[in-house]
Amino acid sequence: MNTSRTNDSDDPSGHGPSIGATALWGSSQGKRVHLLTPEERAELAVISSVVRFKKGTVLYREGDHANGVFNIVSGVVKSYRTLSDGNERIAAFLFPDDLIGLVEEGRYVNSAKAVTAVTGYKIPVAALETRLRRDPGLEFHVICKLCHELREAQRHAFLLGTRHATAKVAMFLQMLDAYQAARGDSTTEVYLPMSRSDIGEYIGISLEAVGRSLKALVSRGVIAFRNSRHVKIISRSLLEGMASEAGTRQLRPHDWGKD
Amino acid sequence: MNTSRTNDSDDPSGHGPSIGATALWGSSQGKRVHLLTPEERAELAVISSVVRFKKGTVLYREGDHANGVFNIVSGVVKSYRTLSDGNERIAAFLFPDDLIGLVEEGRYVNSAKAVTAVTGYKIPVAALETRLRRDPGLEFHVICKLCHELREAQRHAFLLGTRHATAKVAMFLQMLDAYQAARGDSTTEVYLPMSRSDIGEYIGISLEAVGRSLKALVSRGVIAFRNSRHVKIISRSLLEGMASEAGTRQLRPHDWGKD
DNA sequence: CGTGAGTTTGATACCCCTCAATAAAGGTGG
DNA sequence: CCACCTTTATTGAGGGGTATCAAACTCACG
Repeated sequence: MNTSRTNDSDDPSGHGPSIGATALWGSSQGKRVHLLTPEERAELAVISSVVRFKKGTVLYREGDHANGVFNIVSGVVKSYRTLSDGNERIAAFLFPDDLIGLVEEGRYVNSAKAVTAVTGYKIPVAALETRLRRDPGLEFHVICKLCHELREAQRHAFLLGTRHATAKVAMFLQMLDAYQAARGDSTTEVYLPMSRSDIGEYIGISLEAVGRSLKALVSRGVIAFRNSRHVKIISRSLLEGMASEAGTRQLRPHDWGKD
Repeated sequence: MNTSRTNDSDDPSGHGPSIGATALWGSSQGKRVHLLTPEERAELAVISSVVRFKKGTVLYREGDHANGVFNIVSGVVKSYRTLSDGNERIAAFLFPDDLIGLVEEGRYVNSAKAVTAVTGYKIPVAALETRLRRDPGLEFHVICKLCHELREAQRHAFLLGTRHATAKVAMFLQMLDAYQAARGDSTTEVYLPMSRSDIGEYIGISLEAVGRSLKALVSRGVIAFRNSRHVKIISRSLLEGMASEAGTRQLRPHDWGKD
């Protein structure tokens, strides 16, 4: 693991850890808000190390002794659990300004792997706890972030409860689209950093079903692919319709236009 | 809504709000720990009201202006969202020592309804926030609780990712069993406070499939019913096997014993 | 004893998983 | 830059599990 202390010199990757979330009590119009003040970021930078991971690297495994929480600066991480039969189930995709490293009784609850190349901060738990107990403002910001993660986990569960593959895929695209919009990214195209297999393991269907559902969305004119990882949403209202279970029933062959 | 201020007189329902969770960094051997000190409970009692709800009462609806967080003292609450087609999807069952009332931009994310008769505390958000910012210890305890809820939401998502109805039901029973054990309740029998329909909406299958799966577990000698809401787990290892997807494949008719 | 909600049981259609093979994309080294 | 290999994605056929619809049944409660 390639690490270096952040306080050694000027740090090219930013000015310390950064976390974002939609507002708790105020209104942020769906946008993400940067929770940490410059002072808090600097304070955390002192106790953190910068870390880099190549695509495919495991950050930690479920059950490992938890010695740190990670803050993602760039790249995508998946949090997952491995089943007895070797299959994986993905609990969450983590993006920049996210916190990762959920702990229970001193051990990581999930495993984590870099989906793309990743840079971030590793914050030691011991130092973090003392820092938290000393700074109620920082603590409150962490509470906001945890509420955000809880809402996302519930949204994920909501998605998984859907019974139709196409509706699941549509909701997944909506989530990525909303995430990119909340960050202020370009809204012309959705980027899929993860494989079909990852998507399937996240939304609870086989990777083949992911492909078929995407194809179904294409043939209905809801989306269009530039390549396998770049989708354009042609109609957000149509996508919304596909996501809401009702209009989900696959068209019977005779109902299709040509093709 | 039948409410009364807790500081009017001696309060029969307890000594103020109480929240519980499995330990974050220490070890609690799977048991739930009471997070709040007597002082913190007393402090919160001052700003809270005692509330009671009859079975079936709606505590709040998704999108409502959020004016308070609830702490359950007795009974069971379900947190759910209603779909456009009228169906419900349950995000969580909440039990005593739980916190409920997740907020986003000032509005409740889910609806909440009493599954049984419920008593609890209602804590106004404004007073709570000022209290939190003043008391780092209390804030830290809330962080522990939120981590607990996050883990539970992830467990729920994990359950929902399972493709076999019987495995889902087995996992659900394990969760209820583990919950009762973590509270120190009797471990001889699992009580199901919610309807088959509620279970189905929580684990993502139809209510008929819930019944059929339970029946399958009975016919395999994994569980036994005293009545429709009271189950005895005959073999926890068998139940574990059913929950882990592999041994989930339904027995073919000719494989069955008589019946 | 009647009523209604909750639960069980049954039959059928259909969506998705599984297995298998092909095709495309990405990466590496010559 | 192309050949080669590995990974990822697409496409196809078949069987199985669950949703759905419908009806009988149980139980709590008035």
